[in-house]
Amino acid sequence: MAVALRRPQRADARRNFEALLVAAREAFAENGTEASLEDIARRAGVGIGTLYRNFPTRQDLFEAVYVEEINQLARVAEEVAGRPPWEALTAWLDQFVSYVGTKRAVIEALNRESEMFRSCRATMYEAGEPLFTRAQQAGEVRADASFDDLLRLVAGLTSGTYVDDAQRDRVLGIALSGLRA
Amino acid sequence: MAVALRRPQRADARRNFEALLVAAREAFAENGTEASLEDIARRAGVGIGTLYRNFPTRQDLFEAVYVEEINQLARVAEEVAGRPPWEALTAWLDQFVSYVGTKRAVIEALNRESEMFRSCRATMYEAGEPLFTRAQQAGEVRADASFDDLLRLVAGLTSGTYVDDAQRDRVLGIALSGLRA
DNA sequence: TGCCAACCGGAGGCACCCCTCCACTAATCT
DNA sequence: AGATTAGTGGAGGGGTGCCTCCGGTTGGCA
Repeated sequence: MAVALRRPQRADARRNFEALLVAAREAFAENGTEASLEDIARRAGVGIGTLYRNFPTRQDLFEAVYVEEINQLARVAEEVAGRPPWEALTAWLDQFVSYVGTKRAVIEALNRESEMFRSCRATMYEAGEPLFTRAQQAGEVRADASFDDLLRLVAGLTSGTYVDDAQRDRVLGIALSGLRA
Repeated sequence: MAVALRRPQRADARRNFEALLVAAREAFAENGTEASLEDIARRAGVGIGTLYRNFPTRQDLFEAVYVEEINQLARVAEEVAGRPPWEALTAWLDQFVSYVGTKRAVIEALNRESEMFRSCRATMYEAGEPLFTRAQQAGEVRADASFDDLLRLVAGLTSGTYVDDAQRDRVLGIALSGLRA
C-alpha cells in the first residue's frame, strides 16, 4: 500500500512540482539537509515563490522526497514476493541498501513524530516484514532477532563508508551471517 | 603512540586554546559540522579573532578535535592489552563505539587526504589491530575478516539510531556473532 | 618594576539565505 | 474567444555567518 502525496491540479503546476521534487532529491543528496532552498528552486528552473507555495517548510520537502522513496520500496517487495524465503529477503534488502545509502541525510532530518512519517513507516513494514517472518519461520533466521533489528543493522552498515563496494558487501555478509539461525 | 597537537606558548593563549577545543567538540556534537564558528567562540568566552588565530580554517578545528579523540582511543588500547583475546577486543570496541557515536559528524567532515588524518589513522591501527590479530590467531575470529572490516562494521552500526540501548547492543551482538569463527 | 612582543576581541564589509508579498501570466472552462 | 482564477517568480527586508583588520591589553622576562 502506497502513501499518497497531494499533487497540484493544473498541468504547469504539476510539472513544477515534479521538477522541485527531483531538484530537492539531488540537492539533499549532494549538500545534505541544509541545502539552500533558493538553489533548489534554481535547479528546478522555478521561482523561489513557487517552491514555497508547494512546500511551505523545509520539512515538507523532506517528507515529499521520503514518501517517493518509500513507495518505491513497497513496489520492490511485491516484485520479490515469489522467490524463496532467504533470497527474497536479501533481494529486498538490496533495494533497502540503495534507499538508505543516498537518502540518509533526509531520513535523519525527518520529523519522526509526524503523521506522514508514521504511515511511511507502516508502509515499509507491510512491505518487508512478511519477507522476514517467512524466512524466520523457514528456520533461516535466528529466532531472537526482530525485523526492526534487521532494518537498523542494514541501515547502519550502509550509511558508513567503505574502501570499495566489495568491502561493503563483505561487511554486510559478515553481519548477515550473524543473523542466520 | 600519540599524535601531537601544537599548542600555544603563553598561559592565557593556551587556556583559550583548550576552551575553544572543548567548545568546538560540544558545538559539533550538538549542531553538526556546520555549527557557527561565532557561536563556538562565544561558548569558549573568546573573541572570534582568537578562534581564527588558533584555527585558521574550519578543517583545522575538526582535526584538532579528532586528534584528541584518537589519543584517548590509543590510551584505552594499552589499558586492555592484558586481558584475554576476545574480551580485550570487545572492550576496546566499546570505547570505539562511544568515540564514533558522538563524533560522527566531525569524522565525516574530515579531509581524509591530510597528513594529520593519515597519522591519526595509523595511531588507531597501532592501538587496535594487535587486539584483533591476537583474537584471530586464537581462532576466535573468522579468518576472512580484516581489522578494517571490523572497524567499519562497528562504526556503521554505531552511527545508526535505535529504540534503546538494549536494541543497539542486540544488533551489535548479531553482527559480532557473524564475526566469530 | 617596566618593557614589549604576543595575544586579545569585536566592529565592519561582504555574501548568502530565508521568507513574504503582489503585480503579472496562462491553463482551463464555458 | 473571453472570463476566471490558479499559479508564477523575483524584488526586497531582515537575519546570520564568514573572515579581516587593528587599536587595546597582558603575560613573562630582565
